Amino acid sequence: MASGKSGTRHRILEAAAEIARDAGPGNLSLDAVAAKAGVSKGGLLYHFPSKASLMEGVVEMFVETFGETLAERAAPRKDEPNSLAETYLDLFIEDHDCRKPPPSGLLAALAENPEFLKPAGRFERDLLDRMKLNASDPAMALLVFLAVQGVRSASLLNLDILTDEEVDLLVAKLKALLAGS
Amino acid sequence: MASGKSGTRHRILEAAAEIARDAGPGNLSLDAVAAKAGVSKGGLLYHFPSKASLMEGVVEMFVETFGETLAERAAPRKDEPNSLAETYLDLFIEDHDCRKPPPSGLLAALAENPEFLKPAGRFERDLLDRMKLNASDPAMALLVFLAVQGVRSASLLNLDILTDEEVDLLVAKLKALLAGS
DNA sequence: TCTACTGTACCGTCTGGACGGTATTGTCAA
DNA sequence: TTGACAATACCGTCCAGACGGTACAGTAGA
Repeated sequence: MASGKSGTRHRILEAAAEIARDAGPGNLSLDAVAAKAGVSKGGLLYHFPSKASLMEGVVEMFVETFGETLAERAAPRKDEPNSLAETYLDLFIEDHDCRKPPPSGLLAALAENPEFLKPAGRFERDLLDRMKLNASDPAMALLVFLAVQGVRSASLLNLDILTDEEVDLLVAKLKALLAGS
Repeated sequence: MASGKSGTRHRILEAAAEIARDAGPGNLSLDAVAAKAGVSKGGLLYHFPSKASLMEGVVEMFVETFGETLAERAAPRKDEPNSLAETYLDLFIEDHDCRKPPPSGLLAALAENPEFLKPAGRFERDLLDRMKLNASDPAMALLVFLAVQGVRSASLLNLDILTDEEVDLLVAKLKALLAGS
């Protein structure tokens, strides 16, 4: 229950994401994850007693890390209108700029069983609700949320459709629209 | 049964998409597809000599059907500014309204091997280029493209995040912005 | 001594795919 | 008109191998 990170646990999760990205989310096997993480299979099963619990861990990691950084960043301006949408945009640009790998583990979880993604879905839904409440125009919050979702889905699916210039253009346009709403 | 040449083939592709949606893209097996399509495994392998070729077929179907309908619809207004983006939006609403199932087969292809999605990526990239050229404001074309992508990714991932009202709100906002650009 | 592993051996299930067989229809020279 | 052959569209079976998971004995460090 305690989310005390044991180092190895985190390495296993990262390895799972990496394999999902390179070999396809359907080819994620316990053996491969253990090898990539530099852990024996027994060791892997010590931390995650089943493949299902590995997938739960993957989704949990995504929700926690993203949720926490966003909450931290948004806190100081939380009463200012549109601040959540703007922070969301900022965080998105940063992740994009430092070429953070997409959370491919989510796809692996989906590949295993669509149900595993539900906590992530609840998290996103909750985030969208808060963005709408904080926005001067709820439609703009929707737009920001979905446009970012669009870019992220493309990179999640390994379709590098957009150039860096296009991402910059998109963000500039969204910020201008937010400011003018 | 003297079925047309493409009848069985098409049924197999649909069955594959359905299984990918219900059981998860990683659990798509030839046996399951054959059973769902009402075809023996040997029969399946007659049409698609390997699992890889099944996945190619799935991606091909997506690109062709979507590309063709969009081209047909957009043709009559092709010199009018923003017509492509607007047609794209219209097509999106229609698909959404009649609850067309998402192209889950794409995820199955991705689960098998990330390379399989590349043709789809090229198609989307090409579409985006044409939308930008046809738009009075390229940034708006980007926005429309990505917002729609965002909604579709959510339904693709089986996260039914958005309500119908939100989708309507989004489309209305995008149309208003397009008209005013 | 407990925690956090490693390493090896093993089991039942499922999977892709190869293969051989079958029924129907089409083609075409004799 | 017929008989020979070929192509199409499947069916049913079989198998090597990969997979998730179990079991358990061992070990280095705190």
